[in-house]
Amino acid sequence: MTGSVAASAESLICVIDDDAEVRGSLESFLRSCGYAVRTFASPDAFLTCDAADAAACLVLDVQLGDANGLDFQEQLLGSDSHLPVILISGHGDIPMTVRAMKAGAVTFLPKPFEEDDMLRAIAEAVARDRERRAKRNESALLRARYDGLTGRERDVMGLVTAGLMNKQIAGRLALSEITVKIHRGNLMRKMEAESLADLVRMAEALGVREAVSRYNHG
Amino acid sequence: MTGSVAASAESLICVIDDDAEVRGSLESFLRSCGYAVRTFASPDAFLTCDAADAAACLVLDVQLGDANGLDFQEQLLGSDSHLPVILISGHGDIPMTVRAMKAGAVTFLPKPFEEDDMLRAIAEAVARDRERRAKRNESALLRARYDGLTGRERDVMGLVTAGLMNKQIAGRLALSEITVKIHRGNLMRKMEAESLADLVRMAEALGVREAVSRYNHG
DNA sequence: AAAACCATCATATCAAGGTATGGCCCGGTG
DNA sequence: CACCGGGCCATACCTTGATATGATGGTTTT
Repeated sequence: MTGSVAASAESLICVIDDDAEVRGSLESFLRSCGYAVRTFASPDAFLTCDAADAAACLVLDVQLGDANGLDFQEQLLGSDSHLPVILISGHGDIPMTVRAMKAGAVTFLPKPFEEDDMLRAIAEAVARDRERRAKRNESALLRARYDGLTGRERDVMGLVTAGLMNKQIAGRLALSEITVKIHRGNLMRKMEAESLADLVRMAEALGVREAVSRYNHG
Repeated sequence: MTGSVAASAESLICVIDDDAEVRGSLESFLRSCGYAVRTFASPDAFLTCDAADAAACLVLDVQLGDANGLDFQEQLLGSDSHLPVILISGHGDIPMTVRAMKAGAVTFLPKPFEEDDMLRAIAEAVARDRERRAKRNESALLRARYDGLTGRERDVMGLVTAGLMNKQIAGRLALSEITVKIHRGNLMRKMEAESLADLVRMAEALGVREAVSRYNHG
């Protein structure tokens, strides 16, 4: 497990701003509110360090000298992470705001911002982060179990969760019914599914349901 | 069925703006682009008329004299509809944009806007509308079937999709197993589920799974 | 009052699923 | 080489589920 850093007591807020003064004041303010804070002058500095995994949210300036905060936000979106992002800008405008929000930003704050506004935004971002981590943990567990299946077991799982009977699965895979039953039993055990309903929900979450045409169920 | 108006060839764009000139120019422009258009001077006029159901998207001004476009947008969100909304404003700012986007707006365009920008926004809104209608139809079908179930059938469905065996369900509901089987058969037929996997997915979509503690499966 | 519907249960039969035991073939690894 | 694990199959036994037929009692609607 890589990202099992405790987000327990203090949430880690990461700040990227090229203005040292902004970094300093944000850092002291957020610390005084009980958050853990790390600041960076550039996206690269943030990515290089190991904080990205532990971060609960990212406060990101748009104008970063050579880099662009909006581009970086979209880049983050492109990777899996979905780290909650709060954008701040001294020269923001409406199209910029639209773009940021479409990319999933928590909010967009013009500089200078009210401390209360920032605090509210942080609170929402931290809440989103909790959601995100819960989802990720659950799905990582499932994925780990699924990866532990053999190829045949995956085949059978796809068809079982599509609603086919063992007999039909056997036909599809050119197997005997008893073999299907064995694979089925094994995959239920490996996936830790207590019932078929469980397994269907797991398959749904994993996106591994087989598309089954209505014309060859038999 | 109420909302089975064909959104086939021409998508209906509704415009709410208190400025008659804006209404006129938007209407002629959008018509020239092949859209059906209806314009309104106030939210009330829009709601009163029957167009709300047929509309593919709504172009909504923020400053409406006595009314507020953002409030109205949130009011729409509060009702079920989720009609895609494009906000336009002559005096927009960043917090307003954030609020609109958080409420699910397709975009926020400052007035005056480029025709191309509006066209892109409309295209996205129409695409969202298609999604929305598809989802709604599907879920309305499901809901209609579910509403056709008797109380007992709903009970059984909740427990079946939670993964309990007929025997356990019988215990829970203080029934004989054979009665459970009858309800089960009836509900499978009424829900038009071809397999248990089907039914589980339907229950998932309907949000009717019973929460089953691990300590009383038997 | 009759009809329609819901809910309940029984008996009986058949199909499907679950599990155990045992065996065979193959490919990769210590 | 011997061993292990994946994949395959069989027989056997038991449980679970599906369905039909038949029956009783209640409520609501016509």
